[in-house]
Amino acid sequence: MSKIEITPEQERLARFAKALGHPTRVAILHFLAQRNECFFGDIHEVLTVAKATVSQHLAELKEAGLIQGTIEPPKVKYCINPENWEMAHKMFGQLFEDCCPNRKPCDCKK
Amino acid sequence: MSKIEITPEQERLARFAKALGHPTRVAILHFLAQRNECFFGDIHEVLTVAKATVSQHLAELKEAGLIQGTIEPPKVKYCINPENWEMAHKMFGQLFEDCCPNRKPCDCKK
DNA sequence: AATATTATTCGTAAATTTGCGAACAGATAA
DNA sequence: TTATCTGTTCGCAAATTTACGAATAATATT
Repeated sequence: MSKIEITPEQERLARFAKALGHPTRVAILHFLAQRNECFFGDIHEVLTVAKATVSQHLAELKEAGLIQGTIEPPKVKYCINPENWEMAHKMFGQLFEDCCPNRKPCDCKK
Repeated sequence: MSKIEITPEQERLARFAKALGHPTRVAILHFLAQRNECFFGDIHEVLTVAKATVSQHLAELKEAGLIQGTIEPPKVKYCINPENWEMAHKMFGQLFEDCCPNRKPCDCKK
């Protein structure tokens, strides 16, 4: 009868994961990682979606804390948010540490 | 003008991430990790959501390949899917390797 | 002042997600 | 057979996500 609480850490992890939960956003992050930093136009240029949609995806990543942007009129420069990305790294690392390690095989089937 | 392709790996990573993108599902995975394996009822018992909703979340995790279930009448036993979890571990590891490493600070602001 | 460039916001539509109670199915127990 | 236990599926509603073109804002250029 004792319920488990969903922790703030779990909320945060889910927030990060949700932002990573779309192929286009994963592609954007890979692109940003290669370039270190670049403008909205550079990102939009290599994707096959409308700029309004790119802008939405970037806003999503920004709200989740995975990237950051600066206005350099008339352009906007984006890059990875290093602090939060490090935090995400640790949190996912912990998750995989909790869920992976030398697990004795269970007999559940697929 | 050269567009980037979204790779199957990016699709797969996003699929995993999407499944991790809800606090309840993260909590379920943590719970499953502690127990190694357990029944639907054990999971439902500790959560504050209706069983139909728990069932949905489990189905989502299963479709993403993160867990697996076996029917043991009249119960259903769930556990982590070790192979896919390992795959997810590697793919997220690669992502953080790509996006984190000793990145020279950019001058984007939050 | 008028125009061009850049990216966000608005308005809208379609699809998906989340959540629940009720109905259901499968197997066991009375 | 009837009842009980377990978990999924159904049907529904509300909220969110995804995507786009058009309109807008902010700045630089002519």
